[in-house]
Amino acid sequence: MAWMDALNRYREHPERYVAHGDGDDDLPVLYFDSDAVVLRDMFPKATVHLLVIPRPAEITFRHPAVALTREVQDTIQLAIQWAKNYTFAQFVDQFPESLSSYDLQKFITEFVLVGVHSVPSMSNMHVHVISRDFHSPSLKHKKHYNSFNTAFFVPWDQLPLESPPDKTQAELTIKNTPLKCSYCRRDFRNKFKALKEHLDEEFHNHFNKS
Amino acid sequence: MAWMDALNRYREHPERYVAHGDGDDDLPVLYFDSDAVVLRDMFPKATVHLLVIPRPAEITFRHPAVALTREVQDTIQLAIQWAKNYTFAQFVDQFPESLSSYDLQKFITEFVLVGVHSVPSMSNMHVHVISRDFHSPSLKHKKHYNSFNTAFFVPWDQLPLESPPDKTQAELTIKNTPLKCSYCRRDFRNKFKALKEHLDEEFHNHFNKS
DNA sequence: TATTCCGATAGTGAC
DNA sequence: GTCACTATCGGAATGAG
Ligand SMILES: Nc1ncnc2c1ncn2[C@@H]1O[C@H](COP(=O)(O)O)[C@@H](O)[C@H]1O
Ligand SMILES: Nc1ncnc2c1ncn2[C@@H]1O[C@H](COP(=O)(O)O)[C@@H](O)[C@H]1O
Ligand SMILES: [Zn+2]
Ligand SMILES: [Zn+2]
Repeated sequence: MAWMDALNRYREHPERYVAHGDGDDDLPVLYFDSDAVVLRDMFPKATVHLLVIPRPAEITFRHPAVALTREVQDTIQLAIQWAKNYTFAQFVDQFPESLSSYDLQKFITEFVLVGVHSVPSMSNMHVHVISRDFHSPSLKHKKHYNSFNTAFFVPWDQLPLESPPDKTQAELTIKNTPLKCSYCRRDFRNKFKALKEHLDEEFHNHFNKS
Repeated sequence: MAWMDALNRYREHPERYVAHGDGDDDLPVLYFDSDAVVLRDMFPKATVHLLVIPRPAEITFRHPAVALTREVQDTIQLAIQWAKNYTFAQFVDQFPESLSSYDLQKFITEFVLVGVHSVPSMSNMHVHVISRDFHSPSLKHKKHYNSFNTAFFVPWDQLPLESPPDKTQAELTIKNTPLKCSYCRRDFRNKFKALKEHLDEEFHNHFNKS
């Protein structure tokens, strides 16, 4: 199933996919070293949504929730930090006025999520680094949103888990947890459209270019 | 709720709504006497779909499954028979070649359903007389189809029942019974669109104007 | 808990 | 199980000398 393996090319040959930085290319790789690759998620679920892919073939197909031991985490820590800094830089660039009240640490702590999905779909191990606005046209349904806003999302600091999460239980968590605004926790039950409109309001209240 | 009472005008004043028979009027009443009115269903679920409405005010709001006693049935029997004959005549008129293998009795027995819904929505008591092709643009979802093709439909010959059917049970029957072709019993599970396409094929295999 | 397309299911409003 | 509109939920395909 080829779509599952779409991330592998970036792991094996990141140098072939390096973004030019001229703004109108669609090459995704932003950073790489011998241990990890940082790239733009092709279907970003927020204003900034990056993937950090560990490169070693021996671990790429293991479950991230158990394979991301402290030792493995250490090997990609530089890439993770690069991604977090990049996220902040993107917001500073796009919304300089709104970001004046944040410093790097405060912004990252309060507004950047780092972690993995309980049940990934893509075969190659990857870590999500994503801004918590969830303001994006690619965020299209409840599963997208709840995969980052429920226990389905396993934060970096809680890794590794002792055993891989149960798939059925994880599915129920996604399906049955009511949608809650990531800013104010307001409960939208299963009203995804209403949540989207509210997230749009929240975003424009928090960030603007003027 | 006015929509529930839409049939009442035909019960009270059938003479105001008599079809001209010139083909391009939308007046629905085809026959009436002092006991009953026969009219075209406004949203026909098959090629011919008629309603027979008993006229007495004393029984019009009672549940048809229990109020259509043998005595009441007798009073509208003429109208019922008129509707069955009309259904046959319509098919003979539209598909003379295809109908040559049928006589009136065979056609009515095999291809005309007469009965009531376990849980009617329209307030005024009415009996459905409908051809079993279910080939109509107004047949738009599973509920429409299963309301004539499951135990939700109570045939004329089984009336009256001892007590009104349980609403919840009737709803489950509609929802959970798989869709089966009324001609060949083929099972379409919950695939309504596929059933529609198959019914279209069946119809054109059984009936054509050439 | 990949995307996309399509269709089935469900809630609402109707004066 | 009135209709018509919207939105949510759900399965299937996704490849291709
Ligand atoms: N071809 C692709 N290139 C880059 N990212 C992708 C591609 N296909 C899917 N994705 C993203 O990969 C992520 C996989 O998430 P998951 O497997 O659930 O942890 C999702 O956020 C997708 O948007
Ligand atoms: N205004 C109307 N005039 C004639 N028939 C109608 C009207 N509104 C609904 N119907 C039909 O009345 C029938 C009522 O079905 P039921 O109450 O389920 O037995 C349905 O077949 C509708 O298509
Ligand atoms: Zn909010
Ligand atoms: Zn069939």
